[in-house]
Amino acid sequence: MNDIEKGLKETIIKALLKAYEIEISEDKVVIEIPKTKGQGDYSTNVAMQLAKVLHDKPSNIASNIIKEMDYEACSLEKCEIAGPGFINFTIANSTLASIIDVVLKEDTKYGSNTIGNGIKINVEYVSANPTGDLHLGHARGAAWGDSVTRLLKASGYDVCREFYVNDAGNQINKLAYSLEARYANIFNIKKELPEDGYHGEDVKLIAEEIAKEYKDKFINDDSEETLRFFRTYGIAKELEKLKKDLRHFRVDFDVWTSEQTLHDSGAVVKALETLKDLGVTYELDGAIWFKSTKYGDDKDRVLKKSDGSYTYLVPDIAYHINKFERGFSKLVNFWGADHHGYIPRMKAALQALGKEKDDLEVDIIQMVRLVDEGKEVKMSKRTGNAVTVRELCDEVGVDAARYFFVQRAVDTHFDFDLGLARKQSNDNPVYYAQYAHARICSVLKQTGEIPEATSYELLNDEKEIVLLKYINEFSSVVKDAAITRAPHKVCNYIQKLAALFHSFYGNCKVNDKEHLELSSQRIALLKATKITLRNALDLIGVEAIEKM
RNA sequence: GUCCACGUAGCUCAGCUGGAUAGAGCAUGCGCCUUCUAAGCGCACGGUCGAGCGUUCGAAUCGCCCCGUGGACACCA
Repeated sequence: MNDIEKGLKETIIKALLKAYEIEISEDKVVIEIPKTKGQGDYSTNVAMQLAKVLHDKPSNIASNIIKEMDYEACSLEKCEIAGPGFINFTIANSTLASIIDVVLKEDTKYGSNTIGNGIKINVEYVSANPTGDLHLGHARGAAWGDSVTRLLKASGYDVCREFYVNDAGNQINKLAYSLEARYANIFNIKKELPEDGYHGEDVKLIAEEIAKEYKDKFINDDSEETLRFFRTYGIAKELEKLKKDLRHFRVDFDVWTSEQTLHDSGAVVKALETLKDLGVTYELDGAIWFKSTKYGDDKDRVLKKSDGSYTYLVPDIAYHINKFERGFSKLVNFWGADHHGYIPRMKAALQALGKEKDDLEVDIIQMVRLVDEGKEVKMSKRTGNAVTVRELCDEVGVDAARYFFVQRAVDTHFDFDLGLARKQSNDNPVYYAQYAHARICSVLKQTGEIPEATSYELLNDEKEIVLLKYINEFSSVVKDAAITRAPHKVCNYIQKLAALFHSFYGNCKVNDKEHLELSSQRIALLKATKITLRNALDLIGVEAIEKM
């Protein structure tokens, strides 16, 4: 919420107090920008909302509010009742324009807010197994998760970006056996990959590295020690690759937590003991079960199998306990759609441990289909395997890839249109936004002798007012997008801001030596637009290009 | 079969804590570069918001019930 909306809210609340002697909270008063022209700059539906409580007609309430409104306090120019009981407010243009100075002063900070209040929040995303390349589902999660953390930071949260490394489960043994087989193949020794092993090109490459470095040292050596070597080496290499690809995708993490360390430190054993002590487990058929149904899960879950090994759930619980022990008061996870069934049991475990249901929130990242020329692309042409993040970036660039993934709400299936992302034309929303930024930069380079603006009273053109109003909206958008963890709202904002600028540009000449005063004011407006656009793009990790 | 998500213009999607005449891009058609970047702007065309019922002064938005699509339903991770 910006200062104008805040002022309006406060004034409305005061007016209601005077007229009806009731006190209502700020969040009950909704201020919005009307879609249609001629309905003022801002409007509220508060008169209709209160009709029941006040036992009065909306139109009466509205006119009573208007009567008591302090025009001066919120720079109000005009107030009128419209439709079924809306109150439309018209604000002085000079007040709208005062945002320019705010933006110029706050610069890179413009749009940020403090609702997070320094709360320690942990956001875990991607967490891909270190057993192969990142595919498109991971890319969506990476772009989305990273953008969410940027939004949370901009909203005053103390954010920890976390990647959970599954380096202990069965899949790692599979990786080791796969490596061992590929390694043996290099020395012309026949060895089949395990049935559900990893067939990827990356495993071959790692095997080649081992062969190069250690020659035939591990040939015909099935010892436990050798297997451990393949495990450790494989994980290290795969992880190195993941980190490199993610960094290239502009996705960084503060903490990489290894599952193995949770086993080594005894945290996993302890997690099970804790649940046992709480009396939320029982034994059946030689296995230990967790009474997750007690906390809303649809069936109970096995913790320790009858063969004595743990299910994945135990280390996962240990991991989440570990997160809370590190002092976070809120955990957010982004999981792939195929994991959505695990949410109830994870939440159940945390509730058993005394946490609130919403201390952990899990958002689901829906599937991605790659589409080109209207046809689904299932495999990479180069490798024959699933298309990787690296390949996608090579094909369309990091900016387009990130923008496309963040553009759509994550809870819907998404078709990534390769042809469109590749296009360097106006069909492509990324270029549309970047072009706006570059265009502004170009105009600002040519300002010459035009002096700095001292006021903004000449900014009265329709296009200028709409642009000013929308710049005013930015911090509300950031706040809303952060709270709802919905960076696609930032994309919507970017598209509209870019459109308003382009439209302004088509109508208003900025550098005009015949009208120096107006030019200087328009230059200030452009500077503010540029900052807002750049900050918005930064929130989704897309570069604001100076020239194109 | 049970559970979850989704269904909005020819296509891809916004809008969903209920609000005014449901929005954008693409596609289609027509205009605009001797003027700061035409990767742009303007105009037009395009809708039973999957169907029905309900709650409400008011429903794309909330509830119920169908239909359709996708996903999840392991002593795998």
